[in-house]
Amino acid sequence: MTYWLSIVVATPAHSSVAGALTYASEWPLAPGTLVRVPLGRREVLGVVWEVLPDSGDLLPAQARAVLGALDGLAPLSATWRRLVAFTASYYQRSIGEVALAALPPQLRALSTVQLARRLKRPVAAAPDTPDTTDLIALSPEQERAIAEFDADTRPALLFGATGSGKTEVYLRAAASVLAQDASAQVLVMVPEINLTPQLQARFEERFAHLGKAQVVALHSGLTPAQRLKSWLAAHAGQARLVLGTRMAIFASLPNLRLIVVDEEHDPSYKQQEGARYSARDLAVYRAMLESSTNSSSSIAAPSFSAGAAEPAPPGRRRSAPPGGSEPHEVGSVGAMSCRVLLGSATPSLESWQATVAGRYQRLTMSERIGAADLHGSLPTVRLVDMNHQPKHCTIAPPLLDAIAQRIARGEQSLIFLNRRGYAPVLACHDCGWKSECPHCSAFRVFHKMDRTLRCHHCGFTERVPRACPGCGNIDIAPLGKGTERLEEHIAELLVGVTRPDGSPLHNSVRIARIDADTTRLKGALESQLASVHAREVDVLVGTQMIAKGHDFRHITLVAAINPDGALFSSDFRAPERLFGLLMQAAGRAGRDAERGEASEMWVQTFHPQHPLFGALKKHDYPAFAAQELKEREAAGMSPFGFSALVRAEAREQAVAQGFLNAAAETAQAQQLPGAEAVTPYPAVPMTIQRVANIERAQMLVESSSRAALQRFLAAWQPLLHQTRQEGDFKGLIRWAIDVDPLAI
DNA sequence: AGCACGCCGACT
DNA sequence: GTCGGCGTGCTC
Repeated sequence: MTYWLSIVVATPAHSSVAGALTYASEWPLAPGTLVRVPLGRREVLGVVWEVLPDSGDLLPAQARAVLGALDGLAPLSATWRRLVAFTASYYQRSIGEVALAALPPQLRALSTVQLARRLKRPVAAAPDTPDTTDLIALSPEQERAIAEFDADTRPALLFGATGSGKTEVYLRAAASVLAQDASAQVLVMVPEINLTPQLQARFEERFAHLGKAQVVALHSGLTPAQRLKSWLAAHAGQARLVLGTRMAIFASLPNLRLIVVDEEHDPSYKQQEGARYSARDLAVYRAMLESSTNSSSSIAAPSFSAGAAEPAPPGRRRSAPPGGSEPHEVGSVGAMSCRVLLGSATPSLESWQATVAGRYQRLTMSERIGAADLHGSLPTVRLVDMNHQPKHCTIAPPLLDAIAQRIARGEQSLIFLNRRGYAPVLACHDCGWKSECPHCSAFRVFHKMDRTLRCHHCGFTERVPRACPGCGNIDIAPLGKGTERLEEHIAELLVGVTRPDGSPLHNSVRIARIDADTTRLKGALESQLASVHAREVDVLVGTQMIAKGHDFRHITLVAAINPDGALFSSDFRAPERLFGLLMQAAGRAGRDAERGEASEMWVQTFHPQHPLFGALKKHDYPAFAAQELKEREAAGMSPFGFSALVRAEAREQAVAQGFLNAAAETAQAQQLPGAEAVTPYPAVPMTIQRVANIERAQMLVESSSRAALQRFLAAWQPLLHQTRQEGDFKGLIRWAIDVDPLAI
């Protein structure tokens, strides 16, 4: 007997085979089964999505036969498929693209024979050894946070100051879930695994009693084989705790009971290519899906992209759509709940607003562990009004003085500048030549280390010319300062300052720099951090990468040299990011409680009256959030309004814009569903208009209704495709929709 | 997206 | 004379 199956394969949403494809099979394979199918002259991996009653509008002869099932693997659960279907629909991609991208790449390459061998390999199921962890006593705030978390069912936002012990709360929440149910699984998400080795170590140590196979990592830094191994362990239910980056939100976890999202405000949770999903938003959605009692309802896959189904917005709880039941499901054993715990010292305004509105539970921990009182332990914030400092000085004299004092006392300072390289531009004073990148609309950055001009956008690198390429003048000079030059500059300024303990010969100030250039080599970051910890460094200069996650015990001064750019940026999220960064940076200072009192955070600014700095001075995130949310509400921006960007790339800027405008006009003319509540703006060049000789344009689409925006985008997608095919847009390379973009 | 087929420039 | 550029077209 022949069965008809709709199977999803990796095809983009705007191709002519965007939906699921119909294949013939001798066996009635269950939805979720991984199969190998022929596609064109290739053989690809697919996921069975539905069992069809007949071959539909396809002639039976046109359907090709399934080549085989990966039958060592249990089918992917209905919940997993619903997560994938929702993601595809919400972010305007095809189900196949999302589904296949969510699977480990090795799985796509593996033959059935190899896979069978893999699956047979006995998993070192080390029996649980008793949990002998010596637990430290919790602070009253931690106790209360855990008690409140246990007493609620909403998504929770743990709003905890740096050093208040958020990690311990995650650990306890995870431990409690794992102890209650011997099959329960926990997913812990972190922004970037290499920046949080301390967190990873703490989880591994705490759950060491589970045995190695039960605590696995899932991120892009793993080798393909390791990634497959972790994925299989999670899928089989053997892994009890999965620690991963944003990709881990799609891990197959049949008994998922808790999702932790650490540093939930971090922009790296938003995927920036392919399906541009927010792993944080999907975590909230997934927890809701996993909690639904009838988690085995089926999905009407093909109709999804046509806008028939209206997905619930992430971050808004709503009951799952009803559906029939399916046999052979992994982990669909009746009513189970799955909680989600987001954590941050400076939450995203989206999550914060959700707690204000009561959709999320807010858990507050404001005290630093071991600190007597709040303000005694947080560094004093000093604003330096650069209007009253010598013109063109990089480091104000009072700040320099404060740094020198720390050095004399044998303490460390940390100086931030979000610009790597020596100078952002190299220029000729005679003819006005500047180090523009020939391929991008950006300047190439002068790197003194290797005497190169490097484009940070396309990577184009050349040796620094001896003389001005424009006029031959020898006198070409760097403009502005990057970390490299700052390091040099500080060294000059601090000549003569001595440490208390140095011998006369080795007494000069020791300056280190940490940025993407000094940490390129594997292990370089670790060794540099180690030398800071070992107090072999007096002044540490670096980009924002040093603000994240590292505990520096002996740093008592943190300074931001030039943060003003973000205050008046066209990117509406820039102030939020700046505030988060400065708070995080401030948290680097004085984590050593004894020195807490003397710790200082210096901020150089031309706008000391800006409310952002006022809130920073008081370490008052809620005040900052209230202020910022008021502005966002007035402007109808996220989280009060919703937006999407359509980006187009072409040889010519006019073509990219022309395409977007033409597609918008067609949408207006056709009165697309949702259009009455949606505002499309004219296409504009992107901030960096040209990268690697490709012109980029974007069109903003706004709505006060997420549902209307969703309906509109779903109906617009085929029109965009059609516009491209029918219109005259020679040189148009590609286009893509970014829903809930981070920056506009 | 892959991977074809299909027509025009600089090399073995 | 070919190798190879990327422009269109197709995949159940």
